[in-house]
Amino acid sequence: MEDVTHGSLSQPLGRIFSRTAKLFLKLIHEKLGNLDIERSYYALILIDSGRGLLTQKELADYLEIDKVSVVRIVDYLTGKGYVKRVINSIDRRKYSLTLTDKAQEKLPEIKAVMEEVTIIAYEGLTEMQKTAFISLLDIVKNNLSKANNSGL
Amino acid sequence: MEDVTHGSLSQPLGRIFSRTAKLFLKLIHEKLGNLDIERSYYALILIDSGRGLLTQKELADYLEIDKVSVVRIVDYLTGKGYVKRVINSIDRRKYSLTLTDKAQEKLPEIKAVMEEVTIIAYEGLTEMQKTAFISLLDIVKNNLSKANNSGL
DNA sequence: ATGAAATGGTTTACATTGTCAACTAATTTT
DNA sequence: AAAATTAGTTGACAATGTAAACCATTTCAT
Repeated sequence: MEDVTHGSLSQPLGRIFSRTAKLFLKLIHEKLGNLDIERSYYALILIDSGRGLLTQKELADYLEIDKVSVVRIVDYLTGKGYVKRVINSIDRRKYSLTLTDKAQEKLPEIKAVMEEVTIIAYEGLTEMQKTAFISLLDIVKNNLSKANNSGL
Repeated sequence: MEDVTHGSLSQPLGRIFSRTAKLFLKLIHEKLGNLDIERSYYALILIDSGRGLLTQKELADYLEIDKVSVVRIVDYLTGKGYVKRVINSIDRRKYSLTLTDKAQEKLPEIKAVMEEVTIIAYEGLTEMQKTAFISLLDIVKNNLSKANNSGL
């Protein structure tokens, strides 16, 4: 049959992005196979950066996901003993999310693997190309983001 | 709290990719809101390009997805009256996928919207930047693809 | 030519993810 | 104080990924 792909890269952009995302996440998951959690690594990093002050709402904003999904992530991470919900004494609707000691222990490895996989992704690119790619990707994402909102 | 994102773009690559993919697909879906299908647009295009010869296995390869998912997609598209399974007379295990007249009618619009959204995504980029971005994205994808396979 | 292995496709099952609606409790607005 | 908003939870449903078991057909090895 005709070569519908016209080379390796004329799949629609959306497909390439989602495929690449999956490859990225799969590689991280693989390299962290020794851990007893299999997802929500980046949520852990954000919670750590929050220094015990991050709420679920804020986590949802950072991750650009729904609050329902955040509940599930936090349930998962608390179930695995990585995160604790601490009621915010000032606003008692909120939780302050904090990492357990166990999570603190594993965090360096998680961060290292994420950096490692990022380096793998950029292999063969010069520093300039890498910078260019990041800024172009940012533009593309913002273009799509704007178009989505304005279309409402 | 500390700015854990260090600017708009230091979320992990995987997250940016998957988020951008979602924005892309959502926009396409929105612009094709008048159709009676809500997904699998690209599968239709591939089936069309196959000129009545594409099998489910080949579709799975092009889409880089599992054959089970292909069954679901083809079930969906035949259910909506867009695709027909025609038994391949040479190898009777296979189906040749063909578009119905209805699908042929709608195809131009689908293609146009996909191009339109791609143009939106690249808005503000010079032709050179666009070319650079596509080739860098290809490199990144291949890097991750290789790393995944070699890690087995 | 026959039995074994491989291939194309289907079905069932289960986990994850996104989304929506309804809800509680607490806080802010007026 | 009542009304509206906010943070978080719960339940439900659809979409998607993945794995295993299975049929029918075809190809391979002897």
